[in-house]
Amino acid sequence: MRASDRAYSLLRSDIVEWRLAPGDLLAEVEQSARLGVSRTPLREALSRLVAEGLAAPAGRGVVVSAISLAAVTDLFEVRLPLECAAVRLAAHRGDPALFTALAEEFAAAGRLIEDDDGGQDAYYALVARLDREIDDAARNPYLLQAQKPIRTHLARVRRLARDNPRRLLASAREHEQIALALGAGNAELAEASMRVHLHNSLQHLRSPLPGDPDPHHREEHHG
Amino acid sequence: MRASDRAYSLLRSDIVEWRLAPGDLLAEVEQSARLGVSRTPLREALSRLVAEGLAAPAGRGVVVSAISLAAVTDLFEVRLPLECAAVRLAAHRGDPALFTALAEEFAAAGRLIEDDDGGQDAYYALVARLDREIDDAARNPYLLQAQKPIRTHLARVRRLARDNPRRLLASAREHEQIALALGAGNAELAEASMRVHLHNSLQHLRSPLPGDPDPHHREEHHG
DNA sequence: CCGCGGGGAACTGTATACAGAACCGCCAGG
DNA sequence: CCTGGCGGTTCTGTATACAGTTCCCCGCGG
Repeated sequence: MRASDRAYSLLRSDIVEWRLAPGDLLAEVEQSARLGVSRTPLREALSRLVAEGLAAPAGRGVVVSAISLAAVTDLFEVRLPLECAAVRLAAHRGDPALFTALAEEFAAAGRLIEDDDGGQDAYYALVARLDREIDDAARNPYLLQAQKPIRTHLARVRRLARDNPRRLLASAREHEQIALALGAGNAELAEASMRVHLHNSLQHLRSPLPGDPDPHHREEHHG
Repeated sequence: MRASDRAYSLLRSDIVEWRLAPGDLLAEVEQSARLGVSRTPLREALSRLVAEGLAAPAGRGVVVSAISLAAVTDLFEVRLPLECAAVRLAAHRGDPALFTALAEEFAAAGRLIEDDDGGQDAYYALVARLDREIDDAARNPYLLQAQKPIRTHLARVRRLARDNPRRLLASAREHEQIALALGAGNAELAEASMRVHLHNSLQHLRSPLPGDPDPHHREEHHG
């Protein structure tokens, strides 16, 4: 693997998983030393991050781009039409049997969620599989290109809101409904199900947790 | 201006305006010599082009990415929901007076189009102004980020289909209708007008040349 | 005549050296 | 005490040197 790829992957995960906070300066010499690569491949990694929106030029050098729960609304304003378009296309072009099988998996996903922590990862993997199958079925590279940055940013804010089993169970039912509609080749129903799911997802993300109303805005000084 | 910016701009326009054809190899030494920059900034320009989808890695090095009229349908499948979302947001958040003024300019745009070739450029500039105002009014950076690559690819295929005055006049009326709806703050009507416009645009792009890759050929068999 | 292997050339990937520019802090003046 | 200019320092932007790899071409053998 190329050094620039390693640098990109490491920096990307550092940003998405909040080890690097918004506003943190990504200095070339510092990061290249930390990641064990030279400045040239690190610069390529940085330009990729900037193109993706995870970093932004700020004066001299680039910083981790700002994001907050306030941006979630903006993100969903774009995500909604894109995902709806995706499921409409998938309903017309996809293989119904495939989605029917996925729907059954979602119907049985309650066991995964109520499991201990390992099961939740399995559920997230299931969701990712459905997303991938929708992408494949939609068969439109430009749609993918448009969705990719949106999903990246969403992965970033999702870390702010801890999913609880209650929400995950509801999410599983919503995904099951989407998969069922796709299995039936019903584009209208698939889009409606997606709208329901995205509405509930957004509402869940925006509802602050009691006792921790502003988790993304705390400023901790390193000791 | 930085050397990497110059290299990026030059390569980008070379690709969009078909001076570099799909499949052409973008060799680092060759291009850096041609553009008068060193390999380091040229590499940054190349990675930006790859991120944008205008170039793609191919074996050793990168090549100009393939595109064709077949891709227009895919592009519009993504463009339609994005532009509809944009005008809906703009109708709610934008300044009505601004769009009303633009609508009047479109109503008077017939003179521009029937002018000799210089006027057509002025008309294209007017369209670009409306796009910009919609972007500003939508006030959503992620929507912009999703639309940018789509518009880039569209600019590339648009060069395949030469607009004729007849289509431009119809286009002006459609844009006027969109601007009017935005001036009235009518999101539903704005979206409907946008759908009409995109439908006609797609139909125009797909109609003229099933097997006529050379834009210099006349296609006036219909009179 | 065709296939295969080796050598060479050229290209990419990486590291590093150098120059220009921006930021920070200090000092002097009001 | 505040402010403005100035110098030092450090960083980015760029160029270039070097190494590894891959591709191509030529020659040799079947």
